[in-house]
Amino acid sequence: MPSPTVENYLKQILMVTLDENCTKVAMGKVASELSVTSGTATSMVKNMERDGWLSYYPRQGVALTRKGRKVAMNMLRRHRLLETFLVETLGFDWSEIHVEAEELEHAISEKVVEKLDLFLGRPRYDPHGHPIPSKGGVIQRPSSRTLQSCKVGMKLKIDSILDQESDFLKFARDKKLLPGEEVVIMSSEKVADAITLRVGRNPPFSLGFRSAEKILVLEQA
Amino acid sequence: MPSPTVENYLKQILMVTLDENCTKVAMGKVASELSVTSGTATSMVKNMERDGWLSYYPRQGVALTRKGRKVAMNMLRRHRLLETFLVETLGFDWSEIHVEAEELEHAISEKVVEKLDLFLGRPRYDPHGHPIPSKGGVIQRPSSRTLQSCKVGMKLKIDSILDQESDFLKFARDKKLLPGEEVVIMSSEKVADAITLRVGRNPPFSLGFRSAEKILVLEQA
DNA sequence: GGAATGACTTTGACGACTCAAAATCATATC
DNA sequence: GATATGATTTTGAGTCGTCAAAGTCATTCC
Repeated sequence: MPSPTVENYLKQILMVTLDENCTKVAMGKVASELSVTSGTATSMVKNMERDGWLSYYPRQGVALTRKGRKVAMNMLRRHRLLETFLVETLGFDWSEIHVEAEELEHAISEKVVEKLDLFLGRPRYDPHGHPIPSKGGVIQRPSSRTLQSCKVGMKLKIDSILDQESDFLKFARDKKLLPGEEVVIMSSEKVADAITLRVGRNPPFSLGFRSAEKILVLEQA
Repeated sequence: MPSPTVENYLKQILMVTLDENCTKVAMGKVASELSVTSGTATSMVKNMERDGWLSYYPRQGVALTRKGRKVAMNMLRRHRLLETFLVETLGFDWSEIHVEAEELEHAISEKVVEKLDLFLGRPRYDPHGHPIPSKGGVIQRPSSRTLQSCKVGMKLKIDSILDQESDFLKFARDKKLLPGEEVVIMSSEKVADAITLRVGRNPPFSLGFRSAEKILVLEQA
């Protein structure tokens, strides 16, 4: 029933709530995430409330209803399955797949999603390291923390990359900053606003705090 | 640049010209092919002429421009590559793929089309037996004729099935009426409006003239 | 407490695509 | 040639998603 546009709004809102671990999303955020003016976001969101996708609290924000969350989860599932397909099967570089998947996720039918899932061997994670929601809409929240929050000397394993931007992903790939890789923090300078780290046996390099926040890691036992 | 809707109009118009081996397509045909009212078709077609996709001859019909034909060919290519993918890779039944491909063909980027073509081994024909246009927009017109036009006793090989309807395709599959199969015409009754034929070594069965027109065959040397 | 600031909402408008129904045209028929 | 028929075009209206700009509200700051 939802139009592609509604699907996009739902998915984007879900991603913010997942990201910030909250339920209500401010209208400004909605507008910027979807690259529309705030007026557009307001009117769109009102229609979506009318149709039962979410609750709208004027001047506060929106929260997905159960119905909305279900659809949003499904979109996330599609998106991540498609990204996996593009990388695993068609051989795309992980830095170029986001936009592609963004289009395809609205065109693909439920039947195709299922066949694709099967064909890919029911993967649990996409190429960025993000968990793929199950058919029922369950997503596992890995007990991960941002790289920026870690201390010198800690042994870590990269969990996932939060940024979707092509340039950043290219950089990450060049530095071998990929899900599953082991990382050690060499130094962390509050003053200089940067940390230096080493991936595996590769030469160390530095990352600003801003960027380090985009890297989720797991502590190694 | 063309919108998905324009892409659909272009593809459908191309398919009719290919099918009927003519250049101009009547407005009524356009409307019915796209399942819109004739008024809608007229106004749409006017905009498409404004944008250079086709020439519109009032009360006569439309003919694709070079620019329009190029896009239309590309859509056909996408459609048939996707159908091939759905059957070959994901294991769909050939009777259910048409609608799926119809959606996906607008969402898939040129890059993905190329990767897909490569992944599938640059196929020349789709699962229905239709030729897949090349990247440059060239399509080979097989020297085939309709089953209905053949005489008793002729040895034939099935080239392709013109119908896209699920029910007919299911029937065809059950009867082994598939591209590549060998067929012999046992009898052809003008009065009864039916022909009886035999596929390979399977039991013979009958087909109305209407249906026989949907089967393209090649004469066997 | 009043003013400035920034987030949010309202308003009016537009483009793309669609329909229903009325108007028009071309042709075949008598 | 007048007319009936069927295809085509016009007209008026509606939906969806969008923007720009004007208006409103809550908060912060002096």
